Formats: sequence, structure tokens, C-alpha cells
Amino acid sequence: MDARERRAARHRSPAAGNDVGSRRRRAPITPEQVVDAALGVVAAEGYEALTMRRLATALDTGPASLYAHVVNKADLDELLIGRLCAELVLPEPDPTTWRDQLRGVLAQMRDQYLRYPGISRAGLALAPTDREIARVSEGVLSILLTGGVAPQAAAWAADALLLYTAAYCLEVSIVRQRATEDDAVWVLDREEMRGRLAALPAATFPNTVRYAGELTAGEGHDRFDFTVGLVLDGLAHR
Amino acid sequence: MDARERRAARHRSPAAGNDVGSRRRRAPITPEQVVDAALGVVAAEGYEALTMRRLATALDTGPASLYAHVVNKADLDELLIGRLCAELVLPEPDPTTWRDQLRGVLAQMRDQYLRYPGISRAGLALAPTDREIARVSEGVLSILLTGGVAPQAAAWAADALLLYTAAYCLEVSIVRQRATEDDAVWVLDREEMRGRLAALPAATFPNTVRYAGELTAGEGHDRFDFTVGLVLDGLAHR
DNA sequence: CGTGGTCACGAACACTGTTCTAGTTACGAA
DNA sequence: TTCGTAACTAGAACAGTGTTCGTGACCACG
Repeated sequence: MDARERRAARHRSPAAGNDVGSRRRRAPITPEQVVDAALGVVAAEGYEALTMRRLATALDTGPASLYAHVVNKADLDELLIGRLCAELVLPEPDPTTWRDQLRGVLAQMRDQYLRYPGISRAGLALAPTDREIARVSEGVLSILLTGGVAPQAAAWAADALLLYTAAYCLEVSIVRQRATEDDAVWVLDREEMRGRLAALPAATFPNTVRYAGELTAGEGHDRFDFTVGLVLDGLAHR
Repeated sequence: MDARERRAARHRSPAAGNDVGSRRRRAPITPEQVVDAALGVVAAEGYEALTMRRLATALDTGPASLYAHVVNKADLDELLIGRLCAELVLPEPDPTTWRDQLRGVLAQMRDQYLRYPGISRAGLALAPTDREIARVSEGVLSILLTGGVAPQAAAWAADALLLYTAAYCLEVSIVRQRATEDDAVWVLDREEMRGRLAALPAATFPNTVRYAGELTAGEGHDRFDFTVGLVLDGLAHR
């Protein structure tokens, strides 16, 4: 809009743009806005809270309007995961630092998933057809190949690592969500979980009882890092 | 029933035992029957088809009746996964064959999950509070410890392996389900998938295009076995 | 026999994703 | 400028989901 149009808009009555009977908004919603709003809802309320109605409310529109922009909910899922993947910064693979590079990309993926609690469930349900998802796969594969991993092992390891990342994040999201719920039955922080494991009958669960501490140990993403490390160690000796 | 009662029953009119107004069955449904029927539905139609109504139909009862036996759907999920785990045969850990033992337990878990397509999604959503789930965890942990893996590494590796198994099975279930759907958009067998990868722009996806074959390679559970092997190799060098 | 507990069932509720229909607006062509 | 069409929006409705509530029937026990 040029300055004249902007001024004309300011001089319009305030209600003019919000006519109750209006069937068209000033500016149509864009798919990008749909994705933005959806991610906003997921970030604030978790993936399970993302219903078409919830999303429509966030966009100040009706749920039926969303179908002008997304095919269905599965399509929306794909757009969401694609957006997450698009935001990952993939390094130029370097044969001297490829391990750290790999850890970095996986950590980014992990953190994206965790920024949007529960969304990795959508990631687990996708066939890898989205271009951005393929970009991340390409990035992981490239790092592994640059690191000297054989093509077949690199291909399968990339698959396994991305799969594990999604599953890990789903589990973390669920545990965190449970921690925020008021239902005391499920409030199991680490000490409580450790206590539960330690209280199992030792005759049936000797090692679980003995190593309850180790089973519940780990700060931050120790488990995640450990598993990635295992895979890297495994690859190093193939 | 003694012989006299059986004869009296046979002489009753056929409708007598099926009184329309009857609010109680001959023999009440048991939780075991609920789980059996639920697993039957999942095996035949997939996890997503398992609704309370579908289950109630399979049991020739009403959906509300199910709540006399299970707390809610999440509780049912837990019972189902518990049943799957209860059927796993855990070996007496042997320090000379622990690797094969571990592969065997994970393969059983994998196969149970795949026998009931999509059910591993329920497994991913559970807090590990069920006794049978804990039994399997104990079994995996024991094998690793017997194999000389340090307790902390064993604890975290057990966690990672079970998580990966569930995720792997979820993905396989989804791919298989898609293969059975008539919607041609999603019918991507291996050759088609390979073709799609190979058709990506080589400038953006050089390695994906070059190694489309490797990315789509693998028979049966090659990928699964590869990943478990990676973890074992990683553990061997810690 | 009376009572309490358990099971089963129907109706209803609140919610989900989605389709269908109709209204409105924007845009391009005549 | 007018008209037609495409695109967008919104409400109603549909079919489905998990679950609750109230009630009836049955069974076991005192």
C-alpha cells in the first residue's frame, strides 16, 4: 500500500474491517500463518491440544476455513514437521569434526521436537516425502559419509538416529507433560521413580532394584548423548 | 451344572437365555477377555481401529460396560502392552551368549509389536509402571550386565534399545498400513521409494540421490538388526 | 428375604476431524 | 463499469471418539 492508501485505511471506520457478516478477512490467511499458529499452540499447550478448532481459534477463524489451506490434519502435521526441519542449520560436513557435527544436528532436531512438546509423534507418523525432512536426512547422511562411514551403514545409521531422536523426544515430552499434571498418581520425579524401582521385589527384579540409581540417573540429555555416542562408537568399529 | 440342569437348559425356549431385557450376561466379561478381544481387533485391523465401541462390539456388549473392567483407554493400553510383555520368554543370561540373547529378546519384543500393528505407539506412551513391562526391562538389563556391561551403560542402553524397538515397529507398522491402503498417492514400495529419492535434485540432495539404493535397502529386519548391532559394538568398546 | 455390590446398558455429553452449503470478496476479462 | 469466477470464510451438520450418569438386573451374603 502506498501512503495514500494507508491514510485512507486509517480514516475508515474501525468497524468497517470487522463487519460481522463478512465472509472474507482483510487479508486471507496464508499457509505460513496456519503453520505459525499451529506451532504456537503446540509450544504453549502441547501437540495433543492442537485440534482444528483450537487452531482456528488461534487464527480467529472457523475450523472449516483451515481446509482451504491444508488438506487435512495429517497434511498439517507434515507442514509442521517440515517447518521444524527447515529451521535446522546443517553444517558443511568436515572429516575432522563430523562427530560433533552429527551430535549438533541431532541436538538441533531434538531441541526442535522438545520445543513443541509431543510433536515428534507426528514426525514418527510421516512417510519421508517432505522436502525439508529429506534435507535433514541428506545432511545427516552427508556428515556420516564425510566421516568415512560406508554408504550402507551411513544410510541405515541416519535412519536409526533420526528415528531414535523422535522416539526419545516423544518419551521426554510425555514424562514432562505428566510432571505438569495435577494427578498425583503420575507425579513421578526422579527420586520417586527411583524409589519405585527400588521397592520392586528383589527376588523378581534383582538388577532393577540394585541399579535403580543408574536406571534413573542422568541430567539433561545424558541418555540421548549416550545413545548417540554408542552409535558413533559402533560405527567407528565397522 | 449337573446333568439335570443341563437338560433343563436344553428344554428351555431358545430365546430364554437371550432375554432382550437382560442386563447381565451368563458369565460376566473378565479383564482377560477384554484384553484378548482388544488384541484380536488390533491384530486384525490395527491399533487405530481399536475404539471402545469396536472393542465392545467384539465382546458383544456396550462400550459403557467396558468401564467396569478398565479405568479408561489409557489403562487398556497399559493392559495390552503388559500382555505383550508377559508373553516374552526371557532367557537365563549367559555370559557367553548374551549378545544373541539380547538380540533374541529384542526380536521377540519387535515381533510382538508387529503382530499387533501400530500398538507400539501405546508402548511409547507408557510410563514404565506395569509389572510385566518392568520384567522385560529387568530381563534386558540382566543380559547386558551378565555380558559385562557397566551398570550405568547397561541401564541406559536397555532404555535406548527398548525405545528404539518401539519406534522402529511404529514406523514399520505405518509403512505396512500405507501399503495396504488403496490411495495410490501413498503406495510407495521400495522401488518406488528408491525412484523418488533418486529423482530429487542432485544439486541439493547429492548423497541421497547417489545412495538411493542404500537408503532403501534391506530385507526383513535388516535395519533393526543393524541398529542393535551398532549398539552392541558401541558397548563392546566402552 | 433384604441389601449391597457388581455388571451391563442406554442415553447423553463433550469433543474430534471433516464435509457441505452458502455468503462474501477480490480479481480479471469484456 | 459490469459480470463471472475463483478463492476464502463460516455455520451447520455429519460421523465418529472416549466417557459419564442413571438405572436395571443379577448375584452373593447375612
